[in-house]
Amino acid sequence: MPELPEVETTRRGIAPHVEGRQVSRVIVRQEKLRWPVSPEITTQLPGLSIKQVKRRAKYLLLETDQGTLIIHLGMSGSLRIIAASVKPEKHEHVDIIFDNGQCLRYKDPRRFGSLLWSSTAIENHKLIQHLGPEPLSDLFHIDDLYTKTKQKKTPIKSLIMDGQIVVGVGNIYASEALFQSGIHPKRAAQNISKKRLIKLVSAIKNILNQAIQQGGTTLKDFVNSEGNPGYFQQTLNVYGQKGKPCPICQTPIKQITIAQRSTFYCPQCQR
DNA sequence: CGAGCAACCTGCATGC
DNA sequence: TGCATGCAGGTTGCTC
Repeated sequence: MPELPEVETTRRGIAPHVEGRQVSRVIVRQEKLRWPVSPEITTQLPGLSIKQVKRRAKYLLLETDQGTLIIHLGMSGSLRIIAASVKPEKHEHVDIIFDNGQCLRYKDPRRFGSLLWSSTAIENHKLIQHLGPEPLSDLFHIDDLYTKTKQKKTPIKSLIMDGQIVVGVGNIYASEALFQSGIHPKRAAQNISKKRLIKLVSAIKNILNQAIQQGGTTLKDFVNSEGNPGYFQQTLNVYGQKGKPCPICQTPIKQITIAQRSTFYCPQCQR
C-alpha cells in the first residue's frame, strides 16, 4: 500500500500523539510478519519514552534513548492512534500502549510489514545502511543520478525503484514521474540524456511533494493515522488508467509489465 | 558481481 | 452461489 508519501503522512499523523510519551505495555497478537516481531519490542520497549518519530525511506523510526523501533508498513500496513481499551479488529497485530491509555495500533492484512528493534546506531542497521539518498533531500541530484545511470542497461523504471539509487519511489509514483518527464519506462537507463534526467529528478521530487500535500494515494484501503484516505489518486495521470485517454494527447494509456510490476505509460508522449 | 525472479500473505474482482 | 484464477501500493534473498 504505502509509498513514501503515505509513510510520511502516517509519520506526521502519529508524531504528535507519540513523541514524549512513555510506553507502558506492548501487545503482540501476531508475531509472524515479514520477519518475526523483534522480542525486544516486548521486553525492552516498555518503560522507555519515544523521543522522536523519524522516517528513512519507507521505514518509520521511533527513537528512544535505548534503541529504535523500526516499523515498515509493507504492502498493506497502517497505523492508527486509538484508546487501548477499544477491541482490536481483524489483522490488527500489535499495540504499543502509552502512559495516557492511548495506543499505536498496527494493522497489516498481508503481513509483509515488519516491527524490528535496533539497539545500536540506526544508520548501521542491516536494512538501513545500504539505502540510497532521500528523494526530497539535496543528496538526490542530477550529478548523482547521471553517474549511477551511465553503465546501467536496466529499464529506467527499475532503476528509479532501486533503493540503492534513490529511496521511496514505489510502483505508482515511478509510472507517474516517468510520464511527467516524458520518458518511456522501458528505456535503458544509459540511453537517457542528461537533459532528460534533469527533468526526471525534478518530476520525482514534484510528484512526491504533491502527493504528501494531498495526504498520499488511496487506491483501495490506505488510511492515515486518523482513519482518513488520501486524495492523490485523483491526480494520477497514468497509474491504473489502462485504455483511458492520455491527459495530454488522448492516446490510450498502455499497461505493460516491468520486473513483474504493472507499469502504465502513454506510448505517444513517452519515448 | 549483477540481473531476474520466487517468495512472503490475505483480500478482492473476475469469470466460469 | 461456489470455486479457481489472477492481481495488488514492497523488498529480501535466492539462483544463474
